[in-house]
Amino acid sequence: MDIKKTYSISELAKEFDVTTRSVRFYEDQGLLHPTRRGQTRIFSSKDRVRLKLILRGKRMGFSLAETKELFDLWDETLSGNEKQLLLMLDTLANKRAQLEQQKNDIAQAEMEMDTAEARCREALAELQKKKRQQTKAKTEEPVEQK
Amino acid sequence: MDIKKTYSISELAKEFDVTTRSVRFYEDQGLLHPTRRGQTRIFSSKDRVRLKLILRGKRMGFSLAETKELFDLWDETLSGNEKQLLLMLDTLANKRAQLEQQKNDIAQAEMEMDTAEARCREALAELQKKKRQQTKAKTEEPVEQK
DNA sequence: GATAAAGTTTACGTAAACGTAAAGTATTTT
DNA sequence: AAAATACTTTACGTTTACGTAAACTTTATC
Repeated sequence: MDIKKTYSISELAKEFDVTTRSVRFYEDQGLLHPTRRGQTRIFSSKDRVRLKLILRGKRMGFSLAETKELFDLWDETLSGNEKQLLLMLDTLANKRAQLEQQKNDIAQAEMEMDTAEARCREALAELQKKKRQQTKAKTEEPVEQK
Repeated sequence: MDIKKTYSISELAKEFDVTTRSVRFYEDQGLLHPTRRGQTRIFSSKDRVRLKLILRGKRMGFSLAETKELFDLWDETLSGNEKQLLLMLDTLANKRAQLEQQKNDIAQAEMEMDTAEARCREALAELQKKKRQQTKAKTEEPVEQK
């Protein structure tokens, strides 16, 4: 039960901060299926959800083709065909493995960023110490040049 | 202290399952810096580590340009310039935020895959039930046609 | 009724990340 | 020495995911 039932292309584009060009491209690639009033596209809340999924997929490094494959598989499971259901389960398992790999990668990266950050802070602390010593030297003997 | 000190292009390519073309491309883009013996590339273990980081970056959805930026920034921090150090810390903070977003995305995706999988299994269970009923009907009255 | 605003199609252009082929060099093996 | 193997450079081709411009229609506004 979404707030609204239909959306114009620019409404969607604005909401998700993409260009209308991108939205049309996603339709072209078979990821969105707006109806038409005349020649104008009318997007349903299902399309809106899918757009959200497309963009999240992109952030996770999924290609449009991969996302489309998931969409299509999911649609076909609704037909209740056993073979399709099994195929969907298999695909889901694969995606899960992929996400596991990504989680490992991220955890590794975070650890390395921790040590990198620590070294930066150490180096900065060193610089600060030197600065303080210089300042100290100046305030203790400010008359020397005179 | 890695096992070996230097690597040929095909050794690296084989180890990380990429083409030599890719490795050369990464050098071309300034991500790797092999030395030369004649005109042949000789990769150090530092290059090897970087190749590993490049590939992990790709799995996390990083572009080569992004990865290169991190490499370059890190190299410059070693010069101990304060401005560079602060810039590095800032960049690290941004990357962290990016990874947080990805973790959220992955968690969301996993939840949705859970419910998708559950629905598939339900649908399959339904199919199995129907099958069993058909089988039952046949075994109980196998003589009917006679 | 003119004009602006939002929509459309068509089509060429572009950046990223390689693939692929051609043609040559250097070394090693038979 | 001939052939196979591994490396090189040069350069054009390809896919993905759009950007950008041109030319046109429909709807809303002054």
